[in-house]
Amino acid sequence: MLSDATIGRLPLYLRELQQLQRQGQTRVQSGILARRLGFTDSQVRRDLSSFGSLGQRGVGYDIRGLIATIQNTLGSDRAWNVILVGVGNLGRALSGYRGFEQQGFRLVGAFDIDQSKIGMKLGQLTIQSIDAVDELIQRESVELAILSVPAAAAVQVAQKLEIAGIAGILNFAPVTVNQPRSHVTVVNVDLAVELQRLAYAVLRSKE
Amino acid sequence: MLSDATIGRLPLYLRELQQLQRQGQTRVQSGILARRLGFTDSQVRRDLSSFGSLGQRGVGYDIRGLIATIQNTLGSDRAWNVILVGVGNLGRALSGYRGFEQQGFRLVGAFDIDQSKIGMKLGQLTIQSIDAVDELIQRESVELAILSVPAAAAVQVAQKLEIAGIAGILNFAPVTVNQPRSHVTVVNVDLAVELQRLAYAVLRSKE
DNA sequence: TAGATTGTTAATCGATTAACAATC
DNA sequence: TAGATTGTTAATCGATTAACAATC
Repeated sequence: MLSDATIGRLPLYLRELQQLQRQGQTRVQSGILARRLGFTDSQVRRDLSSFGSLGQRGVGYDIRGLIATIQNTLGSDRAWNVILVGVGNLGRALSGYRGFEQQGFRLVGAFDIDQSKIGMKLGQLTIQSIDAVDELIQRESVELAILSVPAAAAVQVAQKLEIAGIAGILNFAPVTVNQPRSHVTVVNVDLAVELQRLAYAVLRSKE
Repeated sequence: MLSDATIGRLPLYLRELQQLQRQGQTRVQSGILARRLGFTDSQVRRDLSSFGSLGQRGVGYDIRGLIATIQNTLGSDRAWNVILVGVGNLGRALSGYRGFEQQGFRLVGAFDIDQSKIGMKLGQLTIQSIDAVDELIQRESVELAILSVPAAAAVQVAQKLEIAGIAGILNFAPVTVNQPRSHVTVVNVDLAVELQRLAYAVLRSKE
């Protein structure tokens, strides 16, 4: 019922709606959301109409209702337990990233292979050995992992997480960690890839 | 000639090809690349055929030639000067990210508003006041900026960068920084959005 | 009522895929 | 030659858009 393309945009609608709500707004129109996100108003209406009739003709959409519906769809209305695997520079930065907990993601563990890091504090958490990851995943019903280990270790660690029963991996390593017959869902964020996409777009815009 | 969808995949082909090359391979087939990236072999051939005939029927593609062609297309065969704007936790991690310079991106400046950070070292660089950004952009012909300032400051800083003549922004702030009639190209990486997309996918896979 | 904006249609546009002739 | 794999076609699938009747 919701297309893949629509789903990809839902978190962005949610973000803008929450921002409007913080600014004290209670209603919004498709054209406003479209302008803020760089979409067409047609697309916004089509996306939002996937949920049924949430708007009022001549008036617009109730922000509170929209937020509730999108959060419910995305699963952002509940808490998710998340672990961090790989406490390098990037991992450390991600562990302190405010945006995660604001959207219901709770960091409940941090893991590394490096013996010298184990036992050190990372915010409220104590960095544990990667060998202890199975136990925590089971005990805390952890469903999501943020993977920020070096590329060379990523595939192996991802396999370990899968065996331990993780359901989803946000992968920052610049390698494909999905295994062919795997049940784990993976979303990849490759920072160098994004910068290359930007460079290409800049190159083209100059022609 | 190259579709948007193809362009989005080029950096991923490049990444896998470089990895295969490091492993000593000189040739690759569409099916191999497809399996490694989770695409269909049909899609790989269609994407690569956009460049003309680079493969040999019955044999496959020459890795070196493919890399050269893709790098040339993406502009990865030349150096890009990049500045970092916003030296918080995330900015610091990004400044040390190896993947950037490996793909031809050279960090030539780091900027912040926080007076207490100005003058401090960040690797080889000295953190400068955001007020000095115009001068460096001009002097070093900086085309790309990595923007990792707090959401509340992002739009304003992005405008400043635009006026200073930056061509592209890799935006990590969870807000839309594109201005309607702007000439700046923006690629957004919203970490919370990616985690929400993952959570949604996990939710659906359990049904 | 008059003005505004949604929800939805129908057309268009773009991307993916299976299949296979071409050819190494 | 026989086997393998590309390049390309044609069909299908999915996403976007303009337009406007419905309706607040």
